[in-house]
Amino acid sequence: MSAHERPLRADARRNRELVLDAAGELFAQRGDAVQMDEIAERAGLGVGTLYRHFADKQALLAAIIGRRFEAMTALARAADETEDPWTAFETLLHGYLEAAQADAAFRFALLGPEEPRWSDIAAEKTDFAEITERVVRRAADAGRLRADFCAQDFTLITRGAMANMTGTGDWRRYVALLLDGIRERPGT
Amino acid sequence: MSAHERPLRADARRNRELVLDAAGELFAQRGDAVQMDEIAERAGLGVGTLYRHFADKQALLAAIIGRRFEAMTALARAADETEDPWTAFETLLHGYLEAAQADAAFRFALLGPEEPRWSDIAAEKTDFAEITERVVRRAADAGRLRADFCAQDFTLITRGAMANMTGTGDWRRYVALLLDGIRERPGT
DNA sequence: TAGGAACCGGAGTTCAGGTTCATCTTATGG
DNA sequence: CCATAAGATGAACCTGAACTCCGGTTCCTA
Repeated sequence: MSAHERPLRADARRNRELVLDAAGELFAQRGDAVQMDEIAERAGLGVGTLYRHFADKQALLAAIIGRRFEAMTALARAADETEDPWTAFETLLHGYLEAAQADAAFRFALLGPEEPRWSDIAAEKTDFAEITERVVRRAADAGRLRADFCAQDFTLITRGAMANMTGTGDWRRYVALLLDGIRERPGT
Repeated sequence: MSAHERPLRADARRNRELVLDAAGELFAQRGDAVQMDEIAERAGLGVGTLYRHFADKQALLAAIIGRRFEAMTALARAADETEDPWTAFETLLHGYLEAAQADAAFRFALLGPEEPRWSDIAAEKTDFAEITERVVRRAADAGRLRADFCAQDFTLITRGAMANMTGTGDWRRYVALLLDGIRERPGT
């Protein structure tokens, strides 16, 4: 826990990366149903090595999800730099969902019963929430989103979409339906 | 498997019901995370008795979910008897979601990775799909739903809503947003 | 380049939870 | 009221998957 630990030995650093990569790929494919032995094998290491780097399966999973949240934050930041508020919003939403589709572990984590744990971790380590809030606000202020739309609603939408990524349903259609409900309409 | 089995002994029939009730309540509260021993205790029986009536945990869970689907079918049938097509649709949607909120096992089953198993079982044993299809069609034909709305979309909506029932999000707001996207609008 | 700390491997341990089965109990038909 | 088959019981068993542990290996520094 001391702040100044000597840097990892070269092989340890390399192996840590191998573990992260293997776990990332397997978790993304099949959620937390993958076994530690499988991850070790895919990484070309022994299980013991996994446990040298991560206290337990949860910790490894948390590291992977943390990574994904960092990527999501980069995404949000990029979207926020887009000129047009509506484009920014759409870019963020689609980028987020596209990434979520490719990562089962992320989806299961956010949909599972022990949320809000993950969101809290994300909030501690990244600015995802703040940036998203800004993007949403910009779109609402510009009159492109219904006036009462808020960041919470972004979560509602993404959760709903992710729930439709398992199975046969067409989540893009679902998002399209939703967008029709949240876009500001001149006619009303 | 023969069609003519002698009726269950009185105590057996009673116990079967006790098991179903206990399992129904516990599964509804906590999904399939409950243990067989817990169910047995709640029912005031030994585990062995559960296994006399149901081959394994899956079978018991299937029985419970089957029950729920029967209730859902009754709901749909009632809604279909409503005069106004839009009221019928709304009644079905809300009834379904209200019931889903009270039953975690049902939600997890329909959201989990091994869907479409459950829907198939439901289709074999009930008319839920057909009736829902009719209700949806009526609302669409009456011009109260956007013309391209189909029964599949009903599934998309319910899955999305159910995904927002775990955690802190407000799924009713979510449904409201969606309805705005789905309703036929004179203005367009 | 030698000493030793850090690291690795993977067979073996542990444990939780589903499932069984030998034994006891009870409903039911005669 | 008995005989007996159906039913109930729960301690013991089994399985699978997370985790440990220590002998062997590798990197690093002086």
